[in-house]
Formats: sequence, structure tokens, C-alpha cells
Amino acid sequence: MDIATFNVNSIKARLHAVTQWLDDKSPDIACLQELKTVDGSFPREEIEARGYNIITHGQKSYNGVAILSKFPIEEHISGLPGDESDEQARYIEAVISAPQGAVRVASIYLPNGNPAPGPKYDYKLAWMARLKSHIQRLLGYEEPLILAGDYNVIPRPEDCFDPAAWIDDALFRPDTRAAFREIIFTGLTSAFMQKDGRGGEYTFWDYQAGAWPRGNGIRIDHLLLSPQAADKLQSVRIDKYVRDKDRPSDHVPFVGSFDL
DNA sequence: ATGGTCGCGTAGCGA
Repeated sequence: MDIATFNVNSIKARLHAVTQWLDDKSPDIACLQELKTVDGSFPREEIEARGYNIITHGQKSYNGVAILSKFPIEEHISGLPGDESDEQARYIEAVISAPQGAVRVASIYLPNGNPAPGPKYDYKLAWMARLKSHIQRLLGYEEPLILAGDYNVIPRPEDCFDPAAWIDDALFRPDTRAAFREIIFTGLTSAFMQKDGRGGEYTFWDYQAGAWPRGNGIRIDHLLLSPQAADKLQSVRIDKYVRDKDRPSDHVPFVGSFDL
């Protein structure tokens, strides 16, 4: 089964692009980020018509995450645990009845954090610490767990076209990469790295300054896996072709294929 | 070249 992460940058502005991609690739599970709308305005019918169950955790104008699944969704939680005062819609998690048993899937929109340093960067690092704590709890279940999302983290210099341009950015600062390593060191496997991702492969190209035609991208969309999920990973791919379609998102889908 | 481009919502912020 294929599990994808795709930051759509507004589900309403991207509905045509998303449904065309669903029709092309038929991912079994798709984790979406940056819906930029409330639950009541999510275009459910157009996506349900493609055979998907849907859960959303939306927010007016900003953020918002969803999980689309061709298999039944048994239970879910909205919002990252650990701070009841956090009103930003950046996390949704579900238990899905896959053909060979339950799979837990999360759709994650990690804070951007710019400008750094500053309060937005502090929020990013605090959010990453909360995510790490929650993952440590989830790993105790010893089940297939797939944490899919826009992490707003460039893990390595070779994951950006021009590392010097990102050196002080919240996506690439040493504290950001250290926090990302801490998350992985709880016991997760990055799907891209597991399949020998070499560098020079990107999932985001800025709308500005001709970043896409120049190949000036970064790799910030990731699938992080529990051991039980990593053992079943078969391959990964980046659906770059969608960036050439009309009115594309600035991100493209990243997809893992699993024997699950 | 201190810009450039999107989306939301209709000014200016977030990315």
C-alpha cells in the first residue's frame, strides 16, 4: 500500500490538482497539510467520490491537516497532545484498518519557525519537543506507525540546492536539525534515508525567483517510521511531475510503498 | 536587483 504526504497550500485552491493526483496515483492513504480552511469548508464530496474516508483538523486561513484513507478509520485524535492552550491545527492521528492489520498514521504540519531567533522559532522548538514526547508514547505500542508530514526541516546540506542561502533559516539552523535528530533517535527510521536517498532530491520549490525551473529546491517533507513500519517499507518516490501542472502547490507529494 | 510569488481575504501576514 502507498502512503503519501502532500502539503497542498490551500485545499480549496488545490482541489483540481489534488483530485487529478489522486486519480493518477490512487494512494491508499494521503496525509495532507496546509488546508487553510475550516472543517465545514473542506471539499469532502469530491474526495469521497474517489473512494476515500476523510478526517480533517482545519483552521480558518492557516494550517490545517487531513488524512484520506481507502481503508476504514477506526479512531483518531486532533491536535498534538501536550499543550491544551495551543490552538494551531497542525496534527491529526488515526488508526487505520489496513489489509494486514492496524496501522497508525499521523499527518503533521510542523511550524515553519521564521524569523529565527524569535517567538515563532521558540514555538517551533517547543512543538518539536512535544512531538518527541508524543512519539515516545506511541512507540510503546510496538505497532506500524507512519508519521507523515511537512516537517519544515532540511535534514542535511545535500537536501538543499544552495545550503549557504539557508544557513540562518529556521528550517536549517543547528538547533532545528538537532531537534529533528532527537525525534529520529527515539527509534524512528526516515523512509527516504532507508532507501539510500542521496541528496539533490527535493519536495519543495519556492514560488519566487524561478526556484522550480532553476532546480532550487529543498527536501522538507518526510515519512518517519516505527520499526514495525520500516520493516515493511518497499520503496519511496517523489511525485515531482505535479509541480508542472496548472496552479501547483509549492510542495509535491512524497510517497512510500509498504507491504502492509 | 533589499526584489521576486502565492493564498487568504480584501490589508497585510504567513510561507
